[in-house]
Amino acid sequence: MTAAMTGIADVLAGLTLFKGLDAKTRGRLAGGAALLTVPRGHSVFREGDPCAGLHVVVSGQIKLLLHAGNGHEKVFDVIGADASFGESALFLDMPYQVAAEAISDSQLVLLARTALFREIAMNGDFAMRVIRVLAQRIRCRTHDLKTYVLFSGTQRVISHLLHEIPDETGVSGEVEVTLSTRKGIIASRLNLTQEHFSRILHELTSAALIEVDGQRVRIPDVGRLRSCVVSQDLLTTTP
Amino acid sequence: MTAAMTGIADVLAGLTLFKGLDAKTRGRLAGGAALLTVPRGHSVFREGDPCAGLHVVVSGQIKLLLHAGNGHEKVFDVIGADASFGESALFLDMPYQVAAEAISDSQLVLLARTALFREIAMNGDFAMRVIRVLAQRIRCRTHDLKTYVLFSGTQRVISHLLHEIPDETGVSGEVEVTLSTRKGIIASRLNLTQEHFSRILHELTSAALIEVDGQRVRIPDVGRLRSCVVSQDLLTTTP
DNA sequence: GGGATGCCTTGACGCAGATCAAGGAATTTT
DNA sequence: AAAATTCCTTGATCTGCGTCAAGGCATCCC
Repeated sequence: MTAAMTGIADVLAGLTLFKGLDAKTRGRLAGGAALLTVPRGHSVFREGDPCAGLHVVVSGQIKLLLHAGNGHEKVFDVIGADASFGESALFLDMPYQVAAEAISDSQLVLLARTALFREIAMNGDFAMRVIRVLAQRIRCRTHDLKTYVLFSGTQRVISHLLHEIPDETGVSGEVEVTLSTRKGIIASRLNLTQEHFSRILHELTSAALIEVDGQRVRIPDVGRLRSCVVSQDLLTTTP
Repeated sequence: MTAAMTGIADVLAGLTLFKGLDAKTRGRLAGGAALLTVPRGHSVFREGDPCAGLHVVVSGQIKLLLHAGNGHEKVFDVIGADASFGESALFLDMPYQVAAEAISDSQLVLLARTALFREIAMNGDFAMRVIRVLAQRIRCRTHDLKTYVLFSGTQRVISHLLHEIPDETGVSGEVEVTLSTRKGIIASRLNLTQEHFSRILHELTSAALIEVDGQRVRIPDVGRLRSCVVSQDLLTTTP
């Protein structure tokens, strides 16, 4: 085992997908794995590229994006530290469906397909971990789809703000969240134009549901905001 | 092994997910599995229900749906024979995100969670099959999301018509497809109202791109239709 | 400091697609 | 075969959101 590989094995130990596996297993996975440094704005892969292996984010942020007809891009998902992306291409051995690009300077691990497949076949516990990651991804996509189909722009923004609250469940009263990335990117993720997103924040501010200061958003009453996701009429119907 | 279980094991042998597994493995999975008969219009489970196991469609059609605020419903996906649904709830042990209801009289197998988990842990080959099913599901959801975000209603309809062609790739010239289900359901799946869907079919007919007769749609020139997905202006720009 | 560049806001306007309403066609039920 | 549903179509109207255009504020770089 080389020094570089030991380094990678250590990095793996810090990622949820590999945490708690025994060192030997991690060593096997580290074989053929590479540590990538991707500067802000650089591409990781493009739509249609063949799949090289499994990318896992160690630090930084990666956006998955689609190219719209007009040359614009639509942000599809933002992947933060400890999460992986490109799984479906990997396991089906098909080209990537989306492109990936670093939003901020990022470090990634790229795990070789063969090492992963071998481990899954040999190690039932690891296979279950992978299955759970995939199931989680399906949940997210389904949730997004739900959100696009059932919610208005305003509802999507509120829903997103609530998701930005760390440990959202059970929180109520006053909270301040910091938007995880630039507003333009969030807008695109929510399938809104930057302009419309801006207007919605303005509208929520007028309704005294939030206060915006750059990246910081104060929510004076989480409960009240939450109730607006269900029936957004609360905005206008002010008795 | 009881007679009923033998019956189920035989049914499993006909499903892609289990085909080619040895009989002993199928016997193990059949233990604790049940064969369900669900008449048209009846519910399989509702959003928020706890997950009972893995549902696989043997025959018939199941729609996954969401309830919109106004009491209407949005069809999220239509599951045909040989496909499974509700995997993410199963593997994450969380409540269902969507409801499931039979569009036509259907037969399902419900596989017990424990038997499945045991098999995955013991059997690397089977684990990989499950992983591929999940990866496939991610692909579909991603594709739908792409379609909603990047395509206009007309493009979504065309794209759907092309997908209805059996063995689509490489086909060109004249084809006739039969819509897989009622138009209202297809409309909803494409995130369109029935009215708008109807108008789009009319518009495509006017452009001589298709001919509609009830559930049958004739496509005189698949290539021409396909080129409209990319730039739908071909509809109006008739020189 | 002063341009240049990237990001966000605000305003005016237009359009794709929803909604409401009413009628026709096809199935199922009796 | 008539009645009742369910499903589909067509028309008129409304609206959420996108597009285009012009500025405001930062931050970066010479």
